[in-house]
Amino acid sequence: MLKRERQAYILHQLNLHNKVLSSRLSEAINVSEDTIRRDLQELADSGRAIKVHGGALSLSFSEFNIHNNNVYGKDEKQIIARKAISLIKENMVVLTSGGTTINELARSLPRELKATFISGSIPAILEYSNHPNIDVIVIGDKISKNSRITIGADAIAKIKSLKVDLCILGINALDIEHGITDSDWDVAQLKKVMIESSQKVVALAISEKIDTYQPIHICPLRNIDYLITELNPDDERLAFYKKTGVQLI
Amino acid sequence: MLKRERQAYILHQLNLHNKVLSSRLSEAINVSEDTIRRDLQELADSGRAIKVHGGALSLSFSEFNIHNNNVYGKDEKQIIARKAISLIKENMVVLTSGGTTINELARSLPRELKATFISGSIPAILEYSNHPNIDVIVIGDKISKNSRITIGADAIAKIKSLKVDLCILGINALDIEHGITDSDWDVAQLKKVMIESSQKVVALAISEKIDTYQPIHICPLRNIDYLITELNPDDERLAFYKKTGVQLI
DNA sequence: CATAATGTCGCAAAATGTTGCAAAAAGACG
DNA sequence: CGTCTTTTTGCAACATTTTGCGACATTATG
Repeated sequence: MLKRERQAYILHQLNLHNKVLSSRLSEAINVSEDTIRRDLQELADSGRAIKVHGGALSLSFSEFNIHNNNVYGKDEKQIIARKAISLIKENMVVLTSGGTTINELARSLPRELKATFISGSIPAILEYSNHPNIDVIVIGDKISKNSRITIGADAIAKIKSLKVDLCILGINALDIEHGITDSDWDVAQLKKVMIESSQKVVALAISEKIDTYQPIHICPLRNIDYLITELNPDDERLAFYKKTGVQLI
Repeated sequence: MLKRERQAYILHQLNLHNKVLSSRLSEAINVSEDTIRRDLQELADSGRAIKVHGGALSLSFSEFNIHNNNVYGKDEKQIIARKAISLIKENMVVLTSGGTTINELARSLPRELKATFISGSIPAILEYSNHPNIDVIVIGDKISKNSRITIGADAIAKIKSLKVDLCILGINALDIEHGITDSDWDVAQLKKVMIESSQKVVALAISEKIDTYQPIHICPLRNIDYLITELNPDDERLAFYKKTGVQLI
């Protein structure tokens, strides 16, 4: 990878995540951390990034604009996104729901990954379609203003006609008794059919959603193949879920 | 391989991959790296590539280009967008194509306007869905990376099933003899059915697209109800079009 | 304050660039 | 056709840039 190209990549990552870690960049681009540091130094010198111990921050951090467009719990969601990405193999067809965790996943997809992503989430589609090697298929229908995903009979019918390799759901609530639940009826309907249309189902949830529930039922825990949180799979808060046979990551 | 031929090949590779390595090119074309370097130097001097240590990058890497998100001919497009908006009445159902002119339109929609917009253009959908009073319906299908709109049989079938009040098309080329034409086959198919599915058709074009044509035929001028350019409707460059019965705005 | 993670510095190896030059190729012209 | 000029190309010597490594300093964190 050329130096200029690398720096452009770093800037791109900075725009997406507002922060980069030297360690992770060095892994991703496959150069030594020294090189990354020198790049960050140059970017900092030319005023395009703010260098800090361990990596760099986007310029938006320098300003006192704490009007943060930061998604709540962003770090946790990045951890979850990385774990989820490890399940996606070359040339898979992946169906994804909406939500900020999914957006984080979309932003974090490695450049080299070749796959097909199907979604009705506008922000996710945007990220997918910026990716050089990913084919994107859009589920059409009316956009729900709250969730910024397409909902309705057409969307449901379309999803029903699919049978994809992997379904990745950002979920709102789960507990042992009720399984996976949600607060939005339309979204719940969609998630139900998404689960039916997939070989394997991955549920993404930050730990604070564990042991909570919402009024609308989506599915029991046994319909989920993988549960991903930011916690270590051996964490005691997940002990009950381990017994249900869901694979924790 | 001749010099000219070689440079054309290099540019082609640049467009394809956004980067070239001197080493690879020298292998591929079977000339010394010196020669490649001289070629890259010339391409850089004439502003067709960005030379960096180890090879060259496509112009899209240039900071300048990225920094100003200036769309080409932005001012003209804003004028066109304003004129087009004047045709949209309360509670209309509007079908729009893709393209930068349409994006400008989407950005410029007045806050109070209540209407339903149907589109397969990702950037346009994004703008529409930010709007407080607009219902958005997404045409689903596979995303074409070039044009960032959904294309394919599903999209066409969906559009065929509609009958909307207004269709607003950003167009690539029009002249008296060929009518409206385009360079992308898939996009042209979509535009054809969009025209059929609408009561009234509006064509948007900056003046430099007037009296030009592209290989793929979309429709004759008589299928268009309104033609909007940044020019005054009485401008002499539009005189011929006036006679065809198209309403100029 | 101890420990691990990160950063800095100088250095050397490898890759890439530059320059001047001469041979080959192509073109110009009587 | 032969001679001259110009352009193009590759080579060799030398300069520069880039990169990773190791020794040592600094910072973060519990």
